[in-house]
Amino acid sequence: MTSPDSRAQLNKQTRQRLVAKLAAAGLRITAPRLHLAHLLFRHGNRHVTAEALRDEAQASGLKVSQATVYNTLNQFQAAGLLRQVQVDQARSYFDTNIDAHHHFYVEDEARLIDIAADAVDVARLPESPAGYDVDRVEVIIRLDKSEPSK
Amino acid sequence: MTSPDSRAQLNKQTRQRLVAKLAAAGLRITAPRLHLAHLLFRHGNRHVTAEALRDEAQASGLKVSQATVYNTLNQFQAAGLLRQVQVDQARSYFDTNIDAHHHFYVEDEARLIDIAADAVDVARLPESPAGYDVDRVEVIIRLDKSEPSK
DNA sequence: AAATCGCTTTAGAATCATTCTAATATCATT
DNA sequence: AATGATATTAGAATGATTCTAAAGCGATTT
Repeated sequence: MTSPDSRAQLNKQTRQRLVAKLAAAGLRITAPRLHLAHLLFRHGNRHVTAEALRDEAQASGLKVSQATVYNTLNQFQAAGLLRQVQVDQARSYFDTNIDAHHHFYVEDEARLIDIAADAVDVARLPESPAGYDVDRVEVIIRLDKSEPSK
Repeated sequence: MTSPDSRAQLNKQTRQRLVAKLAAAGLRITAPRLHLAHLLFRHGNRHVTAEALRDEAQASGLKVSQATVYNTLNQFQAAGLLRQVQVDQARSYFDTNIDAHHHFYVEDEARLIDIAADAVDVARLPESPAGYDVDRVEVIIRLDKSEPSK
């Protein structure tokens, strides 16, 4: 038989990129992390829940426990590879876009849409209370389906 | 014995005000609702969690189940008397300030601070995706404790 | 390449906020 | 006071997330 490559669609080049990314973040290279990183980062920016990532991992042939999915998402976030977005008390979203930017949120569909940072001007921020610094400024625009008939 | 008034610190006047408020919102007048409304609305604007409100109710002598606290908060919110604020995936906050405004959030202390709507300019909002309308625009400024020594 | 040590992964249990259930109590109206 | 509709309740159920402690794997030293 040839090389046992069924477990991932990772060519050497993308694998190298991911290894570098994890290493730069100070994370050890493990098979689950590489695989999940590949799912997360292969195609542009995305918003993912732990459950969705788990399903995707299973579908792509990776046997990974839900605990590992949570651990990995939390570690990636702590390492700055992901950002957590809190728009719904029921579920956490992880955003692969770590640059400053904002969000539309469609509550009815539990769907997030990125807004480029420069598409919104937030001017004249109030001063922070004494003893506190601004960590970041989030703008969330909550959307409803339009009802033209009404 | 005199009137059994121990269950609430509600004089006739405040009671009348609350009855009117609930009636205007289309809610039936019940003892738990009046009592919880009194706790929520007696002193300016506040941010409260279901658990905190329950504790406060108990402390003030109201025997009320956690389910009723949740029901009441949800009904008050549906009726427009409260607004739910989602800044922390662990817990929901209910805000008695229902006017348009924004928030500081101190993650370390799980504490919300109001920002008046006119203290922030959000200009040049991007257009909503086709088929959707803006429900509301939230600005959340996440704060960290400053560390001047570092 | 084998031994070692520390970090990872795992299955399953535990936790915690919130919602549900269906039984009882209370409210407004007759 | 009787009725019917809505509220409240205790406790169970749910669902996301975290914890536990045992087994596995990765990097480093021999």
